[in-house]
Amino acid sequence: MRLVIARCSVDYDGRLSAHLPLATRLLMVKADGSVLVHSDGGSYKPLNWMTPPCAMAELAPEADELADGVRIVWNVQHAKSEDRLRVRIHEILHDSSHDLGVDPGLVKDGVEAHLQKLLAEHIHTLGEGYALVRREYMTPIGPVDILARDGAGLTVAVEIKRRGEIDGVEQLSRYLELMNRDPHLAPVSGIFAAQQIKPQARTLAEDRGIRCVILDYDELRGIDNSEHRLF
Amino acid sequence: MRLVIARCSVDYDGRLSAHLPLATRLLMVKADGSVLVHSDGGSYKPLNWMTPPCAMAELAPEADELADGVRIVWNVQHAKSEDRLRVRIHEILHDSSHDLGVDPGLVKDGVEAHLQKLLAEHIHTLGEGYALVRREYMTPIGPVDILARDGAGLTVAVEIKRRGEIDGVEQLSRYLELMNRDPHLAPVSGIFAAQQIKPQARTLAEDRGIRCVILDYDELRGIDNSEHRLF
DNA sequence: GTGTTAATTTCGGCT
DNA sequence: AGCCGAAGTTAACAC
Repeated sequence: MRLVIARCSVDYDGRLSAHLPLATRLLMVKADGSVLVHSDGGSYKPLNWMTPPCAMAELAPEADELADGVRIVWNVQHAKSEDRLRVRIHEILHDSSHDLGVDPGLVKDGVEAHLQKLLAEHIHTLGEGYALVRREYMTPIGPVDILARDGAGLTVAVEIKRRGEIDGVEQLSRYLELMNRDPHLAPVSGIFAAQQIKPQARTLAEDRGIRCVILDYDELRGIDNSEHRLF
Repeated sequence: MRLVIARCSVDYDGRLSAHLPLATRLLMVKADGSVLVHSDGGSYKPLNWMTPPCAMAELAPEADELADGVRIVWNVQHAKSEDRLRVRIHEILHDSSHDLGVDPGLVKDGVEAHLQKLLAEHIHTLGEGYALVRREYMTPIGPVDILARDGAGLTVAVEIKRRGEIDGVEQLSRYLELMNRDPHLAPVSGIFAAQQIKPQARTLAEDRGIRCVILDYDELRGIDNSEHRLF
């Protein structure tokens, strides 16, 4: 990884055109050739960048660029598209290279897939007599997170979100509308299950007869643990 | 901005839990206190990060950490939530600070707004006799991208996307439902126009009687050019 | 501030 | 390889 602090202007041309006026920035060149242009604020997103696969060439500035004070030009060309990033460097304030090696990668825990797995394993938390039919039940417009049967044996479609918002209710509504056209499944009721449900989403869901359930991740894991302790 | 190359392990706890095993990485501390952990590959997204507002404290390692080889611990605490990032540093290979100043910011050109402008200028690409009524036609639930009349003089609402996905169809459906309640406008038909339309979005749109149109940005610009050449 | 929508989204999973 | 949906989405903009 090469780190350069430089006064520079940057132009991107590809899916859109973008321009950065002359200022001091961090230029990061990664081992795969990708380039990131960072300012000293904002968030984790660079001001400009080029994704791999791409190649960077250091060019001498044109006469007019030279007159403007440009000393070096980085031309970063994407390998599979016309996307191009040009960095016009006026002054280099720092330049260092470092061998980082390959990163072993990130381990995540607590995403939607976990919630789905846990709820499927503890489907009774939805109510007395609930039974799992299938996870990721396929329909022509996408998979229903969990299909179950309630205590009366009626079909229930469960949509799981970490954060329950309106689009999740819309998603479940589409599934319900479709599934209720199928005489083998109908009547199908809906449950919107999330760690947190926004008031507007709850209102919309309940207006459509969809039950809202708050999922407690630690509690679901806790139930898991206590059951394991029984054996 | 402070740049540190270090052998470190990283743990994030907040909206989820994530762990990075010991490896050499770039640690970037921005002027606003935010911290980014980058590897030497991947894309512009850091492996881990903390968004501002947050504060970073350098701590001495605990006894067990010290025994594991940890020399410094960075504790990065978000100011408004329980989100916490812990960087356990085993070895610092590079450490430098740089004054970048405030960035003047990015200028963009060529996004969805341009597609809308181009289609409005070439509304006839939707069909014989089409006429533009208005761009950004306001409704109580938001603006319709383009309102037009077809060859028969009937009202048409056009939703424009770069990538046509299901949520775009939902958006247009809401507008259509609302507008069709207005006797001055009804009947209003819908067109879902995008550079690319996902099969599921197309299925849903056509199921609701919404016509799908693929927009070719270069062709729209090309038509523009050829018309200019006529004058 | 809250809510909505776009993004050079990126990322992972599955077909 | 393409398609689809989630993301610690982030970021811009309207209300």
